[in-house]
Amino acid sequence: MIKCIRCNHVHAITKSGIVRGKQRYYCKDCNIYFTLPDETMADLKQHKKHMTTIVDIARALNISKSTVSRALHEHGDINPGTKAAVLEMARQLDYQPNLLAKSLVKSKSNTIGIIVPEFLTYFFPTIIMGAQQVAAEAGYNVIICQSQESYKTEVANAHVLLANRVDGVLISMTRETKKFDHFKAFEKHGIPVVFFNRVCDEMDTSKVLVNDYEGALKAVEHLIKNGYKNIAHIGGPPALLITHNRLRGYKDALAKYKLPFKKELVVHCNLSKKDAITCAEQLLDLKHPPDAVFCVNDPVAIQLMLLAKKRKIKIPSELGIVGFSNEPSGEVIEPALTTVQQPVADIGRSAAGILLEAIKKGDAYVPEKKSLKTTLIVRESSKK
Amino acid sequence: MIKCIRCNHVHAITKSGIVRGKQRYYCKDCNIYFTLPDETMADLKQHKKHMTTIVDIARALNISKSTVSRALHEHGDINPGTKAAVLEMARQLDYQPNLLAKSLVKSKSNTIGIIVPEFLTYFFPTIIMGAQQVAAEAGYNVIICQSQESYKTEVANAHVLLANRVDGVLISMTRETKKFDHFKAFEKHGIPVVFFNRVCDEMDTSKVLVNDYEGALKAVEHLIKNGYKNIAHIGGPPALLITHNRLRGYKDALAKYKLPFKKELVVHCNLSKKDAITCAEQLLDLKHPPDAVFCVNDPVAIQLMLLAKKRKIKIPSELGIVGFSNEPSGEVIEPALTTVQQPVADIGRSAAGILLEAIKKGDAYVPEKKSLKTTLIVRESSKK
DNA sequence: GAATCTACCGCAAACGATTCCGGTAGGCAT
DNA sequence: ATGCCTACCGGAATCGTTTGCGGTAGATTC
Repeated sequence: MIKCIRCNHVHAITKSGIVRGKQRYYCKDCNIYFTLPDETMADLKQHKKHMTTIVDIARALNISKSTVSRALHEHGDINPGTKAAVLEMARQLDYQPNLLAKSLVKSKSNTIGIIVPEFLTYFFPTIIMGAQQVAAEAGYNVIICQSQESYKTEVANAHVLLANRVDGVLISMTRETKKFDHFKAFEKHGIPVVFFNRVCDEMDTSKVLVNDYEGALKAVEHLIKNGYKNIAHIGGPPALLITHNRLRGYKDALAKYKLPFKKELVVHCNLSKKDAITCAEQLLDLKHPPDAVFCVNDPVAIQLMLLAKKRKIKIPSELGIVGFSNEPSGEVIEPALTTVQQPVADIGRSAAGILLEAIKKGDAYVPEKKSLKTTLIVRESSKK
Repeated sequence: MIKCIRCNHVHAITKSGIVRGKQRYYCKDCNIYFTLPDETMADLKQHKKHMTTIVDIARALNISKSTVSRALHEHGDINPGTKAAVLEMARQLDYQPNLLAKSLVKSKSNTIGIIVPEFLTYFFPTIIMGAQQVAAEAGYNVIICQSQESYKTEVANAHVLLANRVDGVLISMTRETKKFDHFKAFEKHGIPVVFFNRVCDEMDTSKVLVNDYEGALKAVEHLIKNGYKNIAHIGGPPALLITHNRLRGYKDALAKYKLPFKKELVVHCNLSKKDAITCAEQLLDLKHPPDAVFCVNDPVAIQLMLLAKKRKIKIPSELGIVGFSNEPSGEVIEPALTTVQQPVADIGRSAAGILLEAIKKGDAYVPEKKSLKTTLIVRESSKK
């Protein structure tokens, strides 16, 4: 028989529907509704792997949790004795603070987010690892997001980071990003943003990039000084800023030495291996083929080199080649590839450093633009 | 004059010390202590960049936050009308759920941790990126830790992950890890662990590794079949499992074809560039130098190749070379390097997949050992 | 000896969710 | 008209912290 949970009587009980699969009862005397508690989960509790909290410590020492909290931090209002006791008990109980709870009350997650377009090349992973190192040293975690060069995913990524309440964000945009509301949302909530590599001109935030222009200028200048006269350029996709900057460096170097700029000597490559070969063929098939090529990056330069070798074109005597990015392959190919080295991991480190600074300074922070220097690494592929 | 905050009288007030920099008062009539609230922070509140919460939505619609929560999820007890209204208001107010709060109450952070020894080579970053992709697809974030090949940092890493209440962990141990309490702590709290690459035999958890033995066997067998008879091996540091497995493959291949195992033909390299050169010299300086070398990885193979070329030793006719890991450089060096390809990103993907499965299954999960296959990529460096 | 001060400590309110439990209005059957 | 049922909603506890504020015992001062 069902007894009322309040008056313990039986006579006034009627059924009153089923709620969430459980029979509910009604006691007319007490005018209350109730369901019977099920006992089946008592043993579940036993099995639960409990992590010790400050309450556990407090109970063990018979003090309040506030005191425990104070003992665990730098706080004046604490007796050295109790502090020691708490610390010892924390050690004994193997206490690990719940950073989630801490983040919640402090409104600070000690986490930064990173949005990058892809992981295909070694480029972005290297940047991320650089950023991660700096972040870790400062006690920050990192959440990584890939936009896959898609605007929609990028917006979704931004939401994820917002939902995780990151303290700051590092961004390298997709090629197709033209609207920036999802980035501005960060600013609106006072979350600092640092762009790197693929920066957003429309936003007044910190930016880190390598001096592509200067690197390209140095590269082409080097070719010119080595006696090459008909210098071509395999550029990147037009949508990218690096493409423009490196192209500009190429043009300015020609102009500086009064060499003519010939439109047919510039081709654009989408950076895929296949397209790189196509571009290389296009240049070598010209009626007046170039005697040197400055390539937007090393993989493209290497494809060009392989093609030239296949066609028995002598490098560097008949064709000088300079790449960009200093990938390991360039070092072992023959002849070794002259290239422009960009400090990839430094991009990540710098960006993370600036971001952490911004987080620390809060509203007082003033955006900063950093341009990292490139170095020309001269090897055999460009010595006529 | 100071008025009591309760009785508003002035006569019974006396000073009573200074607490946290503020003057405290005592009212004899009411027998209470009090400090004066400072007004200076009223404007601070205005400036705060508030993110909308379910309470904001509830207030806007004049309903309770329970209802909002129900509307935002799959829950039966909700009127379709109110649900729509909540969803619309959430959109208008640009609501982003606070995952920290959610994690706290659900005791589930939707985050997995990864501990790796280093980021120096492309190896671990690639694995991490593979794992990250799988995790992201399942809505999980990833916290990355570097142990820097140090046991102490590894222990610290484990604490960080524990403190962040990760739902699972991916681990590749340091060379010097001999005690495993910091790993067992995860198990104790029911947090699943998957080892990869550098696994811990002492723990009964899932493990993912590549079949180094089989890869090495195939590589050396290939050399033998190509007519090489005096095959050497540059191995890795003795502390690593891969070193043993690859060495074992080397030995077994020799045995299989009844070739003698010569002790002087095996040298161990710590994998640094410098030591690789030393090892290469050691082999080439032998009275009876080998006619082929199976190297523990590609970078070592390449150093050997460069040295051989410097000494005018013809590859592959006088010296056959096989590497391990298929790095990009091997493809462009001349002659192109024969190598054993290991599915690096797959290690990360597999490990993450298994881990997510373990998280989902909870206690019902049974540890699983996965051995990923290698592929021999035959290029010119081994064709006698 | 009374007033005041100092050094600690505890209470309780946040933080932003989820979720159990009970309450209530209106519909339907008796 | 009475009772029961369903559909829906609100209250309140909970997760593990931090922290402002008030309280108290003992020391110090006048």
